[in-house]
Amino acid sequence: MLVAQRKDFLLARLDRDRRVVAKDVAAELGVSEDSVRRDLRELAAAGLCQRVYGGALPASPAVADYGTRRAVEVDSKQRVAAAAAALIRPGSTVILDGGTTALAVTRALPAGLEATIVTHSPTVVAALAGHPSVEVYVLGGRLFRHSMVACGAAAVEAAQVVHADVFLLGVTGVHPDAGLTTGDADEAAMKRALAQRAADTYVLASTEKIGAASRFAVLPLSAVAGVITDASSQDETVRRLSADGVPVLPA
Amino acid sequence: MLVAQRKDFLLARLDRDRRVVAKDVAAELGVSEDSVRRDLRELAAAGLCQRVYGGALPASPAVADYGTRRAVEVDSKQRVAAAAAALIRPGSTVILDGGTTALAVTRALPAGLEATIVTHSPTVVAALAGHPSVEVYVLGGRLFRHSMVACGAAAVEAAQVVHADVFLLGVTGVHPDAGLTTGDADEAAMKRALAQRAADTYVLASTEKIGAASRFAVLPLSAVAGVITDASSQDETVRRLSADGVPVLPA
DNA sequence: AAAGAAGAACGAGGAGAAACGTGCATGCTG
DNA sequence: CAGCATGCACGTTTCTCCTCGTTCTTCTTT
Repeated sequence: MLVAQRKDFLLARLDRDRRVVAKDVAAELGVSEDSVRRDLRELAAAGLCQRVYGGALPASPAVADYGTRRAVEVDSKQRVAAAAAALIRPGSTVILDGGTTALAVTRALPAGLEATIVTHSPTVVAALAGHPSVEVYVLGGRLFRHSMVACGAAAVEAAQVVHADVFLLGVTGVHPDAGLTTGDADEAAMKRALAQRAADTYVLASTEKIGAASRFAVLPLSAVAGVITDASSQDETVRRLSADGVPVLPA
Repeated sequence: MLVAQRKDFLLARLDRDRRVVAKDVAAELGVSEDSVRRDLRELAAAGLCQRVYGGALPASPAVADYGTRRAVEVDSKQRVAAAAAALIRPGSTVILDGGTTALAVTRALPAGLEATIVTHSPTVVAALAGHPSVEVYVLGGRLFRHSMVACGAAAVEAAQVVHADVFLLGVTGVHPDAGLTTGDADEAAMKRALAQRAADTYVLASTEKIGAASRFAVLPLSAVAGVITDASSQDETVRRLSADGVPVLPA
């Protein structure tokens, strides 16, 4: 069996079962678990699946999924979120993206922080209800259920009135060549518009994002003030980012 | 069963049942209660749920708030919400106000309803996540934490682009003389702006609202197409409303 | 209504098993 | 022979379950 063939098989299985268990597939295909793991690792690096302990899950949540919530790489996201929250100075204005990692940032905010947070994610808004000292500004527009954020022309327009100090950007992929990528074209446009409205853009990049690439480009890496990640500084991708002059902020 | 998958399962259960009992899930999945507790602990740490003795509840404080407030007149609100939901025709565009009764309307929507819902309440948006067939449009603006809705000049302006068939209006008081009232001036202005953008405005009036009056006027009763209430038609206030020519729709 | 006892749930810590990534040797292909 | 995919061995990390002592809830007793 050829490598590419085996990877196709894995992706087909992910589509069908919404999960893959390395051990089972190895037995089924008559190859070692090592090979399966290697394949899954490479597929994950390409953004085609999410690697988890024991196997892999589809890259994008299932159709009828629970909004933006996904229970993968939970503590990695937490570390990144904590580092991002530490960037927020009292009194500053911050644009907060949608997505699980951004949601984790709301959790990591110090109690009593006085700041203004602008977001296009109703989920983030709901999470900020617990921070009475934070002023919240919602960007409206058509709701993209896939990721539970407001997108589209109206949302982009609404964003034009904002002047923020920092934009905390969530993406699906951070790749030395492909730059910052995400799975939806409209979302990418929205993120781009938000990046223009902030002095500095920082990328929230939990480990599974590092080295991955999705279908739609958001921004080149040169456009951001830093990539916040808890991936090891020894990581191949992280080294390439640093070599290319992209500031990497360890979480 | 993969770890990440199990966590996803827990989140799905939280969405479906609004709670999770550690012991039950452990039995259902065939793992130890320890493992379930550990998962819940981690999810809670990531802000994806709220840990309580015996299990977990959904994360959003807004929802938790809803949980505490809904104890008031829960049946009444549900009946009113059901009657309001029945007013929504497939294919129509509806503006849905904020507040607990409006939230109850989202729960009363028939599954698979194809309609467009416009709202300025992130909480309502979050609740609509479970209705994939409904198109959602969010009105942005400054967030009023008191009632968790977007208000202010920007929100009023954003509302100007909407043309809806029905506006389901929530108020704190429905009084024969004082008309429709609410507790906040900006909220009142927002509600007024929304009423102008819909062909018909219906008032969501659970029993405790009938005969009550708050500090700020929203609209005169003559401006609405109907008051939806489950208060008895023998009720003094209801009789006066009817006598004044206000259509009262029994829930 | 307050106090106390019984039971359930809890977090911490440890042992064992499973999965992991890496380095290296093997074998196939061009 | 060069290049690459593969499988094995190894040390490491992660997960699960179990035990133990603590905390919380509830029921009973006063």
